[in-house]
Amino acid sequence: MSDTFGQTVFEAPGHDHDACIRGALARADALCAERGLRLTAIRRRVLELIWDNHRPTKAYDLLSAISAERGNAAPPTVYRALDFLLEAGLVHKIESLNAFVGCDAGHERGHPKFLICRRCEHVAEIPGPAVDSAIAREAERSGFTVDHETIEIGGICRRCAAAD
Amino acid sequence: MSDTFGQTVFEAPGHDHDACIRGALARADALCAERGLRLTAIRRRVLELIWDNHRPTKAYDLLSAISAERGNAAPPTVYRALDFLLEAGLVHKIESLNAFVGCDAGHERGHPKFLICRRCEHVAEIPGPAVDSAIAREAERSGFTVDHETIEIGGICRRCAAAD
DNA sequence: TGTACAAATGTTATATATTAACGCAAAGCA
DNA sequence: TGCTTTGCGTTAATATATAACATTTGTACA
Repeated sequence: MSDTFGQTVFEAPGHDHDACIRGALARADALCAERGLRLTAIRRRVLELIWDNHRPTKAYDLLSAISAERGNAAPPTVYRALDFLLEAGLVHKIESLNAFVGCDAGHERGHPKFLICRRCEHVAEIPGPAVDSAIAREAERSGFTVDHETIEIGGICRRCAAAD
Repeated sequence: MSDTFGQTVFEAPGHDHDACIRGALARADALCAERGLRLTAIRRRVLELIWDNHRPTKAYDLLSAISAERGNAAPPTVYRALDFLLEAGLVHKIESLNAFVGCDAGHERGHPKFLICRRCEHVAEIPGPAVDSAIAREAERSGFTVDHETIEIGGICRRCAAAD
């Protein structure tokens, strides 16, 4: 039970979420500039809405928000923005929830892997290559070539467990 | 590259699929008898349709089939059967495909983990506890208590790779 | 600077996936 | 037999996602 356990995989209790959002948008701006991608107003706003909190965001909630702001907006408006953001690696889809979270790059060059608290609904990415390695070994045993991983672990985060 | 690699995680090339289906249904009958669950005609037929091949089956494809056979059948008919089968552990849902596969019990008492070939679309379960262990270790590092895992690995199976 | 092409967005419609609610019928049990 | 639970039929609604085509915006280049 040492205190060195429990890194900031989930965000720290009093973390500055405004800074968190600003950072994510700044990273998105930089990445798009670097790759010649166009982070248009809609795309940027969708990304910002997704980063509004650390819970997965539903496409139709994005649609409501965008629609309220602009007067118009139909499903394709949102889904196209999401396609772009997914393609650019700026957001991830949580398949088991049909919802989207901002990419915090915790996975670095591996496949994203999520811890999802069913109490507070916050999502965190599992960093490091350990899980990927285990999967790669198992896949190799049956001659399977991995090119995509959907890894979504549900449970209870430390904070929610402590709150009991 | 030894020949001892490559167990029958994916079904063998010439496997007797009729026997495969019969086995799955027999296991389902036994399990339901043992637990006092009622494998009704609809439920059994849905299970049989899912086992028709090793590809994930969509709910509406089941609906079409059932509907053609019985004349009637609405979405709840199929979804209720699926709920029962999922609950009983006889089938799994592939979240990334919104589709269902028969449980081959390859995971034994762990969480199911899938290899999904994007060429032939066959699905196999990864047996053994190695991946679960790696996940458990990573989760523990952040004080996360795991109670559910969605693990769906996409790629190319040995047979499809060999067919190039 | 204008034009031409590509990319992005608007718009309408539809496809696909899932659940809610209610009533009837059959199965299991006292 | 009557009661209760479970399963099923049916209608409707909600949730998620894409197709197809029109219009606009951005960008490059003559």
